[in-house]
Amino acid sequence: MKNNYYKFRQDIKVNFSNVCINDFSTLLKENKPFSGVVESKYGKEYYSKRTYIKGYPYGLNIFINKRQRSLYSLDFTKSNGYALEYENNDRTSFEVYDMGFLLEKITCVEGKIIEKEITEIDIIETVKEFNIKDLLEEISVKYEIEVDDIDSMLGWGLSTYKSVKYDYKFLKKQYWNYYHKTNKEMGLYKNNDFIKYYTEQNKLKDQIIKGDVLPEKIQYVAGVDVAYNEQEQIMVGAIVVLNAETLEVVEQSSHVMDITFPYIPGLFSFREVPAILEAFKKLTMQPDLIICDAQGIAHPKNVGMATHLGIELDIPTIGCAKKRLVGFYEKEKLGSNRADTQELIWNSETVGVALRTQDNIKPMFVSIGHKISLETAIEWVLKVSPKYRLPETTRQADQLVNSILKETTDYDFLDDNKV
DNA sequence: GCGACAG
DNA sequence: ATCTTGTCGC
Repeated sequence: MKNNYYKFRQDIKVNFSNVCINDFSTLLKENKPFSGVVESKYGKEYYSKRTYIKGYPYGLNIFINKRQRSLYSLDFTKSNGYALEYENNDRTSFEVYDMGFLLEKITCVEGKIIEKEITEIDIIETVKEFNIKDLLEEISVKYEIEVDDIDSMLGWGLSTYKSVKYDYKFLKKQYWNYYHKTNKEMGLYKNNDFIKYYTEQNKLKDQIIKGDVLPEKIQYVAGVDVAYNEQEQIMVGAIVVLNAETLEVVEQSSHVMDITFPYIPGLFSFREVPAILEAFKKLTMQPDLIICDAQGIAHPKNVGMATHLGIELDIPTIGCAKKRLVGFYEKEKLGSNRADTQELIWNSETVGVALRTQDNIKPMFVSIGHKISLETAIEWVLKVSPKYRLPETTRQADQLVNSILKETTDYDFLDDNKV
């Protein structure tokens, strides 16, 4: 087990010199624009500390819960905020500072605000374009954190940019490119290492059966899913079998194992299939059909995860993914009602469809996996998605893996003795 | 050369 | 996939 992942988080040096303020959130809501530092503890669930300027989260955010510690910065550079709480007879005062300025002063008597001063400051300037590599360097120096370690924190720090008017998609894209570039440089993506998997895909491709080879009556439909704990390098694979008529869970099984393969678009099945196969072995019954939360033949080599799994188990499978991997469809022509479809074309072939499983809901991407026709696949996806965008099979499998992952996580960041 | 890229 | 606060609309 790798330890260095958390270590730097415990040693983080942050410029906050604030006095702890508990339950500041009510104050925050009533007195916008609020500027200052909020520190919150919700029982033993989580702990967080974050700077606000004029009601916007800004600067540093530290977050700790049982499963992880994280630190991110909304502008990556400037943050030196703190707040003071002091008592004078029956009066309680809060003084809030950031970057050396008094931003806000609030005086309360018995919990009621009797005085409020807000310093007018300009909205923080935002930088729209920058080189992400330079940025990482800058954070690394400033907070004495290794560039490699910052990487993992940025993963979701970037998503909070939308709250401070950044072009979040642009940043996310930049981050993604940076991430894969470094992985390549680190030798993680050496093509040579993966040639054998690409050739294996060629063999799998020849075995795909594209028509209906189904039992006369499909009694049991299964869903599969995998969840990850990157920190512990563990993954949980699960399979949940449902009654095809009632959609009630009939049987479920799971398997916890080490992560052995990185996520690479195109080689996704080699990451997830092993865990699912192990879970499958523990079943006492055999499902007639499996619906995967991934692509089937709508894949650069026509061997998405659903197809790979179907061939491996020799069971009919459907690929039902939330996002497109390859192929194009005519977006404007796709109707907005349940069961509306548009063909997904890739290399002049129809590899699947964009299918709405509910009215006015983003489409799912359905493709055949193995031993089934596209028409039958669409029928079944609609049948198992009576209420929600995602098939009931996927939802059940998703729930199962996540609950098991929680049970499996045995450390507790909120309890110093356990870490 | 760069962008896109299932979970 | 993974992490979560706050806001808004039906």
